[in-house]
This record gives sequence, structure tokens and C-alpha cells, in this order.
Amino acid sequence: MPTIKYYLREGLLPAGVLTSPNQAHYDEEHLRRLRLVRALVDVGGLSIALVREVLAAIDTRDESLHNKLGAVQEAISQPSAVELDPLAVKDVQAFFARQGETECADVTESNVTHMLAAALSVARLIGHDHFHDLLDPYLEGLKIIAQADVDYIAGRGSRDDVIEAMVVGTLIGDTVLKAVRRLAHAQVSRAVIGDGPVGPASRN
Amino acid sequence: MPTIKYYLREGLLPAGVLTSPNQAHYDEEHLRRLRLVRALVDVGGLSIALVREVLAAIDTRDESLHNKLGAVQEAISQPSAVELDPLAVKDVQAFFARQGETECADVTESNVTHMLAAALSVARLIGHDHFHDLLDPYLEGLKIIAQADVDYIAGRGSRDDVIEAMVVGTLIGDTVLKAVRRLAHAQVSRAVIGDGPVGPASRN
DNA sequence: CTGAATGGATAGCGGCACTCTCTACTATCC
DNA sequence: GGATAGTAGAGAGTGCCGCTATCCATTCAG
Repeated sequence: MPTIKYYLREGLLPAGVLTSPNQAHYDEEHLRRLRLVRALVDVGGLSIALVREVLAAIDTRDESLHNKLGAVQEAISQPSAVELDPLAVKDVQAFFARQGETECADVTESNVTHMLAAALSVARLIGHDHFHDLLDPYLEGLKIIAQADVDYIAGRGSRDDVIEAMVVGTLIGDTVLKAVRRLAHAQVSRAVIGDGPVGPASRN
Repeated sequence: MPTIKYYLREGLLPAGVLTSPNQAHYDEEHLRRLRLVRALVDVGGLSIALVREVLAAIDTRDESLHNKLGAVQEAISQPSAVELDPLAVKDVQAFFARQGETECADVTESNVTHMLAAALSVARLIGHDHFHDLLDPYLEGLKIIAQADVDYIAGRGSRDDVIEAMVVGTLIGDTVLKAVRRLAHAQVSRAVIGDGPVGPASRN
């Protein structure tokens, strides 16, 4: 309960309707919002500040869904102070070019592309200078996944539901994806070199 | 530089060879390890404690690659104190059954399955009680991705390289995957409702 | 009228990732 | 040989973040 007060103070939850100077009323919408916040924090691993940004993006009324999705994506893709390797930047640009994407002259323009370039930069730094070869198969697999995401979102009724589904689908989806990827790795690994189940795996 | 001293103290880096009581020598291997640590922290977003676990898993000599992969996966899948929804647990079990996986009687046995169950639990809590419909298409896409990962790892020479590639591929791969997924979303979104580029997207 | 509870605001706490400082020593340059 | 600069190692301190505890005035129930 004190946590809720804290969230109210931080502006993550709208203030309740004051029925009297010391009694505020919170409706179903408040509860829903609270659960969304908890979901973003617990599963998405977002900081309070980031949650605030995401909520702001959600609450902006006068934007197209497409833009809103973009805003949410920007918000949840922290910049990470890694310095970019020019070669990694080139990798990203080449990837875009291959996909017939818009030019993407400046990778740092968007947090998402910046994040991608940063990841590839670090990969290079560790000596993995062909990590970008994975981009194409990744995209191939992700097209299937993104299509499923869109279908899922489309199955939602109201506009509010769609927006929330976008956020949830993106953030919880990331976590689910991570987990299922681990399972897929385990499956393939078992098929190739396998011995015994991977599940509990002897620690230490 | 003080950070390196800190990492040494925390046991993330092996102590250098003391050439004299106040002079230690660090070789290429140390540098490589340091860069790996920075990669795990910066891109993987792991805490110092988690990095220690991952390194411990890497450094354990007497285990099969398969088990080592499992250990790393366990280490980087934080439990998250979300309480599990029994229905979500059932979803996970049904998913396993569908894939002809090992029984998976206890979801909490592995951090990975626990993570998956936790994510689905939270989804249910927010009213998304059909999120598990996404599991199958996710796996379908991820099979392509996992295959690419395995091919990538197989292209590495020494055993040490393979192990590191596993870790890097898993953790940096997660980040890359996240970013590319955003791009795929943007692509599909543009195709469906699109207007204008998503990239910079007007914030606020 | 009294006691329990609430909203609002301020201050405090615990954990984490560093960062600073201090000591004891050594290697080096005049 | 002596002054200077540099390093290892260890403990304490710092800043931020996400809460949590306390306080006060009000107010509602009995």
C-alpha cells in the first residue's frame, strides 16, 4: 500500500477522485493502470522513470497508433552509453539497405537503431565481427513473430485495449521470447551434442 | 581504472601475476575477460552478481557444452518474485506437451520455465488470458533463429571460443533480437496502418 | 466525543555499482 | 642515495533508486 502512495507521488497513477478531503475513490481504471505498472516493472524490468515515459506515450491522445508504437519503442530502448563502432554502424546501414528500408542515414536518430548498433559494436569489441550475419535470419524468424503479434493485437476491441496490447505484447513479449529462445536453444543443443535434459542443469 | 580494481575484488577478473609486491601483470586473456564482463553488463544488462554466476558457469571445466549452456541460461534468467497463476503454469505445461518435450512436471524447477510462467501470469493478471496463443508462432520463428545461432556457434574454433560465443550469442543476441523485433513491428505496422517513418517518432 | 483510518508530505533505509582514500611498498630518475 | 611517482590491496564513502516509515491534520464510525 505505501508503494501505491509512492506511485501516485511519482505520477505513475492518476490521483483518485476526492470524495472528501481525506477520502479518495479509485475505480477499476486505476487498478488496471496499477497492474500495468507492476507488469512493466516486474516483467519488463523497466525503471520507474521509463514506466513514466511509456505511460506518457500511451496517454498521448492525438497520435496515430503507428506513432504511438514508435514512441513506446523509443521509451523502452534505453540508449546505453556504449560508444559505437563505425563498422557496426555500417553493418546496420547495410542491413537496412538489404531490407529496402528507409535510408537510416543517422543510426543514433532512433533509440532502436542505436541499440542495435551498440549491440553489434560490443560484439565486435569482443572479437565477434561477423555477428551481423545473424541479422538476416533473425529478421526472417521475427517476421513470423511480428505477424503473430499484429494478429494478436488486431484481436483486441477498443482502441485503449489495442494500445495496451501493443505495450504488453512488446514488453511481456520480449520476456516470453527470451524464455522460449532459451528453450529452442536447449532443444537444438540437445539434438546436436545432447546429453540429458537442460532444464534444471547442474549449477556450479 | 578503479572499476577494474573493483571487479578484481568482486572476483569477476582473475588476479594478475605479481611480478613484484606492487606490480601485477595482466595479459591478453585478462583484457578479453574484462571486455566480456563489460559486454554482459552494458549490453546484457546483468548485475555484477549475475555476471559472476555466468563466469562461474563458463569457467567450470568438467561439464559438457550442453550443460554449460543450461547453467548460463539459468544464471541469466532471474527468478522475479511474481507469484505464478496456476492457469499460466498449465499454459506452459500444455505448450511443452504440444512440443513433445520432457514432462516438465515442475515449472519452478528451471529458471527459464519459471520466467515463462511468470510472464504469462502477469499477462493474465492484466487481462491478456490468451497470450499463450503466441507461444507456438513464437517457437516457430525462434526455431529459425536458434538454428542460425547454432550455425554461428559451430563456426567457432576452439572450445573456449565456442563457450564464449554461446554466452555472447545468447545475451547480445537477446538485445539484437529485441531491436530487430522493434523494427519488424514498425515494418508490419507501417504496412497495416502506416503513415510516415517510425524511426525518430515524435516523443511526448 | 473518542478512536481508528486516510490523504498528503517529508524523511529515512537498504542495496548496488562504483569511487575515494589510505597504507605499505617499490621502481625510477636525478 | 634520496626524492618522486606509481601500484596493490583493502576499507570506507558516494550517489542513485525503489521503496518504507513517520508525522500531521482531517474525518468518519460508533
